[in-house]
Amino acid sequence: MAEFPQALTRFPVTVDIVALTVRDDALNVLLITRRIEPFRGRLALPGGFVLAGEGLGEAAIRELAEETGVEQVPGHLEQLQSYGPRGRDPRGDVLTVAHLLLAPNFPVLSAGSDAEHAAWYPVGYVLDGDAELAFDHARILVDAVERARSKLEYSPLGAAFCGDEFTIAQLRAVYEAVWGTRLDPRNFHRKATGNPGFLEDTGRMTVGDAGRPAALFRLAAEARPAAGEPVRAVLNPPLMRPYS
Amino acid sequence: MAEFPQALTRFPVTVDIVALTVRDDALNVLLITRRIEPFRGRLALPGGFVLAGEGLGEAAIRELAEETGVEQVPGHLEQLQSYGPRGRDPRGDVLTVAHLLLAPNFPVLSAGSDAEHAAWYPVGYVLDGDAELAFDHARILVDAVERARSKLEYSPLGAAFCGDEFTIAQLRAVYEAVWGTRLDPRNFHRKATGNPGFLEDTGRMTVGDAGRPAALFRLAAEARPAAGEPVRAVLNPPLMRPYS
DNA sequence: GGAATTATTGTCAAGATGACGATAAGTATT
DNA sequence: AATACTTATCGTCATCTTGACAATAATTCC
Repeated sequence: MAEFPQALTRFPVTVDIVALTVRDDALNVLLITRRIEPFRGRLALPGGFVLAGEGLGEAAIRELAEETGVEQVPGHLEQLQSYGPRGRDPRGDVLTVAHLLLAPNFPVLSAGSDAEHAAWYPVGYVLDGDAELAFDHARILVDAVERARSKLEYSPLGAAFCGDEFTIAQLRAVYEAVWGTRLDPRNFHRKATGNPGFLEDTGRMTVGDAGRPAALFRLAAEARPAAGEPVRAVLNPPLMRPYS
Repeated sequence: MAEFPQALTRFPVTVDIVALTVRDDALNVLLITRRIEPFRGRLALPGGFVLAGEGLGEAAIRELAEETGVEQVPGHLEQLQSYGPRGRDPRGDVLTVAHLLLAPNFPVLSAGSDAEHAAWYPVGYVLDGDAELAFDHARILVDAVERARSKLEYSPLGAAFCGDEFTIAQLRAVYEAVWGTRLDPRNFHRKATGNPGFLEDTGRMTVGDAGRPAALFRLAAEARPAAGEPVRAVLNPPLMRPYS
């Protein structure tokens, strides 16, 4: 019976989740306030240690549910990148597998005072302001935002920020918030609705809003996550961000 | 002094490297023949355990050097994705951080009979043939090839498969091998040379080959890997593979 | 020297893009 | 109810990009 070599180094492994959403036309990230050392009192990405017999995705979902108090976390989860194990944590070597969640704006339960408090923070405020994140989480956040930006170009996952049904204007607001640019409503409308395999008209319309009612769309069937199946989540042609 | 919790689960962590190159107009992958259980005798990706105090990239480079007998492995190395820790290895939970190397066709030293033998294998043969890879390495290889394919669209890294200087035709052969399609030489030439920040004319020409001599190019300065700096490796406009 | 081979420059129609005008269909205001 | 306002949607047009393919250039091969 084959066994691992005795002298084998083993590492604690964590998952960290960069959960992004769009609130008030700005990109927001879910952060917790750390209640324990190290970095006690600092803002940090939600996450935690991977348990024995757990997969990476499972661990990410479990941690996210635990720290937000939300049972079924909505949105699209994917692996981002791994960092470490060296020089990330003053307690020693730790490998972390960062994940990216693109989610609609879901409410986070305010946990009691003894638990870690999770809340949405504008990404611009977090990165530019003086709210220094714990560990190497600022770097992870930067990588995650860049990944999200390019995901919007090449995949239909911008829709993951919206609910099940959304208007073209809502989708455009997502693109504008994530890319940090303004987009021409007419050209965006043409490209989004004209892209085969991206959107599907529900036939229904918004009611009660100001202005002309808008048609409600959902992700096209081929772009929707199927159970177990890997989504062929490719936008063709891509919706490129303006390059100046 | 903060310490890790006592009950913390620790995992062995490995790096696996999918080293790709183009040989005889076909995409090839570097594989070793395993000399130990489990999967003794099977083909597998090069890789091995991350040692204490080692970073992920360092470990990947060290393993690659050890298993190929090449001191300075050429090409572009980047992290691919992590897999695990559950259900990958009959010996128990192992997390692996897969890496992708895009390299020119470098010769692999044939190791002695007691060491693991590394060699290039055509990807098509490996995935379609009955050479079943060890562990979950077939899946990792599939992911790596897909990553390489899209890298060629959005980044100048196709040049990583060539040497320092290369002709447009050599670069095109890389694209054709990786994408598995034929490309029109004239249109490819126009797009490659017309892309700002991609190629730089060396002023020199090939000699001795059949046909008209070709101009030699190298990666443009802004696309070349600088020491320590992250390369702004983005191709604008992208060189999209034909979509049928 | 002529044939074969490969590189490179053009041409042209079709498709995609960015800027912006015009119209449609609601709500808010008077 | 009429008017103003707001937002959605459709259209136009010049420009850029793309794919298909003709033509020419500069070598080696025979």
